[in-house]
Amino acid sequence: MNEIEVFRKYVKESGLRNTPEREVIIEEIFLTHDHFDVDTLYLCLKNKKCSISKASIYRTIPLLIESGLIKEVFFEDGHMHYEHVLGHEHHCHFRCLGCGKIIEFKEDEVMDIEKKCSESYGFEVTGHKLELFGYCRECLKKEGKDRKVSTIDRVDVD
Amino acid sequence: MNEIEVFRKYVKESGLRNTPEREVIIEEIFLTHDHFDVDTLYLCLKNKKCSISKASIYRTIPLLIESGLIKEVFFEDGHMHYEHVLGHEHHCHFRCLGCGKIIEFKEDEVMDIEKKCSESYGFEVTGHKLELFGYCRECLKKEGKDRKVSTIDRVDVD
DNA sequence: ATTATTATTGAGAATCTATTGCAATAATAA
DNA sequence: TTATTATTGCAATAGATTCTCAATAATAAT
Repeated sequence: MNEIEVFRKYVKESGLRNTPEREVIIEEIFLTHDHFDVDTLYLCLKNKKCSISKASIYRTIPLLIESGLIKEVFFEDGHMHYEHVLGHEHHCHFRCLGCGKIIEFKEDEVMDIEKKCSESYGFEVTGHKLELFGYCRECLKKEGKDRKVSTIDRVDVD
Repeated sequence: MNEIEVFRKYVKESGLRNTPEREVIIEEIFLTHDHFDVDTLYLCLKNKKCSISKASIYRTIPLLIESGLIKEVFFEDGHMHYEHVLGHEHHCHFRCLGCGKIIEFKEDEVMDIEKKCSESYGFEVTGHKLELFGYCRECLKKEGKDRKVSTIDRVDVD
């Protein structure tokens, strides 16, 4: 099943209605593997002349999350950022505090943590969000120039 | 060093000025180990008659993050939530999708992931944010009653 | 101590994100 | 084909955060 078929199935099972607007949104989101936010998605569609109101985009987002097509990845610059899940292998995010760049990387060990957490605490873990932050190779080279490091890196707690 | 001393040091080194308002904010935050958000902090201080304007709280938050005293933990209900770091042992968060409850739990394995990431990709990792989500023991008991589960739990990708 | 400099404060205005009300439209079922 | 009602777009609204600006107060200099 591709993303459109998944959504049609979800819509039918939930007693909702499918619309061309929603399919246009889904198609746009799945064009790339990049993160997106509501505003860029809106502008992107506007430029392509398949303009869709922001209200409709905002109303569609929860449906896409609910149907498992997309997920929230991080909140930045005052708004949420999303990425599509279907067809996009699971990964974590590394955020460079120097240049702001987001780098995806694979990591299977989190599954172990999920499992351990399930067993130790009796939770049913259905997903996770892991973000590492620090400085990327490029910013480390510039060393201290553009690097904004907290003056207090380590604090002695008595 | 306690939180006030850490902040005074940070302020001095950054060429800023310390104020009684900022120290009141810090003291309030460090009174408990709970998560907090700007609005509850504001109301809390207001009730204690040490009222401080929201603008000042908003302006102080980035300084507290920068000085390593607090960190963002999650964005929920339309605003950011924070917790203090100094004196609060590192931990991860489990969010129950059934009742919305946040549960803290200890997990050391993430450090291994940090290390592996540093070595494989040449990053300098300074921190992380791990959030697991799913259903807590209580919600699992109620099984399917209040549980809001996506209709599509697993999707066959061809 | 006193004075000068300028960061900080508080109040409210402004901005930005996200949600909602409503009339018109259009997707589904009958 | 018709009836029902979810969805759309627009505008109004709510809520969070930032900004403006005059008054205040923390530090440095004298």
